[in-house]
Amino acid sequence: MDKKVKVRFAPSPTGDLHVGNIRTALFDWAYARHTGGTFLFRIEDTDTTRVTDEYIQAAIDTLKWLGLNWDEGPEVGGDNGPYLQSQRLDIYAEWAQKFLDQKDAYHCYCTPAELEATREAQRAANVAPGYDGKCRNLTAEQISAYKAEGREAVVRMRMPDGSTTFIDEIRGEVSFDHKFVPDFVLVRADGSPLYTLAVAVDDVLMKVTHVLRGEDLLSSTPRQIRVYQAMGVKSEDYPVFAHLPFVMGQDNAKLSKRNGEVSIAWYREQGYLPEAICNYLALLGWSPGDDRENITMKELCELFTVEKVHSSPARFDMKKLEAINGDKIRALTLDEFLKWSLPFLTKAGIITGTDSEIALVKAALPIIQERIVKINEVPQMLKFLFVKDFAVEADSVSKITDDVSKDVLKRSLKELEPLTTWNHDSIEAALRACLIDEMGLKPRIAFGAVRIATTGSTISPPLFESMELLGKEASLARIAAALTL
RNA sequence: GGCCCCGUCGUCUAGCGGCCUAGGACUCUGGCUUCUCAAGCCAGCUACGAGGGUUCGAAUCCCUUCGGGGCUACCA
Repeated sequence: MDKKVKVRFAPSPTGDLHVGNIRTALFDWAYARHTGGTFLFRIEDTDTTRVTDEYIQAAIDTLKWLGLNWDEGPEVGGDNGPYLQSQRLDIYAEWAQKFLDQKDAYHCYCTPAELEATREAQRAANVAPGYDGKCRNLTAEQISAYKAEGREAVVRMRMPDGSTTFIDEIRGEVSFDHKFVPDFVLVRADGSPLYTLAVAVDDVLMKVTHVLRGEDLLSSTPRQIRVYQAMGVKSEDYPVFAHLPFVMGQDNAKLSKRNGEVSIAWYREQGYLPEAICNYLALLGWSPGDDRENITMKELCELFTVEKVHSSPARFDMKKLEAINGDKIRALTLDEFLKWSLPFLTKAGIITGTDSEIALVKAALPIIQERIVKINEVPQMLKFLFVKDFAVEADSVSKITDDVSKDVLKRSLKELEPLTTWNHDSIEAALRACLIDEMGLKPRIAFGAVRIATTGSTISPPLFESMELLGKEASLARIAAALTL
């Protein structure tokens, strides 16, 4: 098979895209990039009761934010559009009519209530549930009788006897006996198409060569193949199927709001980097085969193959995502780190965005880069440099009101005041000389008091660097103020 | 219930008949380093679901069983 690979990601945006969807999108994208093929993005919005324009737009934005760029699809266009199924209704109607003409499909006049009743009976009788084929061979009289009753018909695909066998690239040969694949509906009574029709028609028309999707769709594959057959597609032209394992929640339940946040928008707000999310998600159900874990998007494209994809489901682990996010943050250049941090700082009201503020942020970023795991920790870390009405944290006040602390602060003030050069080296030299050498205090005791006085907290970035950034005037003022507590 | 998929440390995984007294990563625990917090380094804990085969030899192959999941819609 030497035709060019075309992979598609075709979500049905009935809500915000979640980590499971994104993992699928990531694998689709990585496979397309790995093979030098095309990545097609299609919106499956045939279920108009559940899909909204907002969710569609959110899906587009999420993919863009993650850097999963597509070659064909919404906004970028392509030769096989439109890429919203709601804009392709006439195409599906045409094919449905063709199937009807070919007798591959037929009108079914059964009402939902009747179908429900037969299902109930089947279940009670302990036989495989499914459409019983009642309307398969209706006579003209029966049809007009139903119509006279005012019944609306759906279009149902005729599933011939036999079985469907296909090779799943991840699971191997999979076979379904048609006894368990009942005739299925292609078109609703209102004339709108169903997934089973639209997905197959589009994959053929859009010349998709590889279908990498969630394993929940595994058992719908025989139906999809049935549509290919009715369309006259030769079996050698069927796309290759690969059903990806699920991404599960902390317990073994499916991912949901209940266990861990699932919406990508949430991760974005929390300060996770797209590259970290993709890196972590790539490790869920796939591995490069060696011990490498921290990989770039570029490396993922180079390394990704379907053969290395697992067949078993993976549990989502927030802790590991955080660890990877921390690694990615540490790997950021200063300018990148600044770019990611600024929005969080302004949103938190720490800075307004003036040049001098940004310059100070940029100077301070290096000392916190290895201390945070998520970008949303930046405001809290740098807050002490910008607050107008500085105050020591309530919990820490009592730690600097004892005699030893008072001495430390008094002495520090005295030693620091005459300093003409204000940088972390001069500050450290001065403080060490008086507090450690002369007073004989333990560094953690002595510097701890100064830390609380100047940064307001027992936890802060490195003390001397922090004081350098704070400036001499503010540092001394804070120490003096602490003495009055 | 039926059909289908899946089953290695707590979690993600390496492993594709001998290199496995099962390796790596995250988490956790202890230690080193240290101005706090981190980062870094070192050490430790913990796994082939169970039972049968096949084989000189099985985490790797086969069967059964148990467990988990998906589907069973005029959802996708």
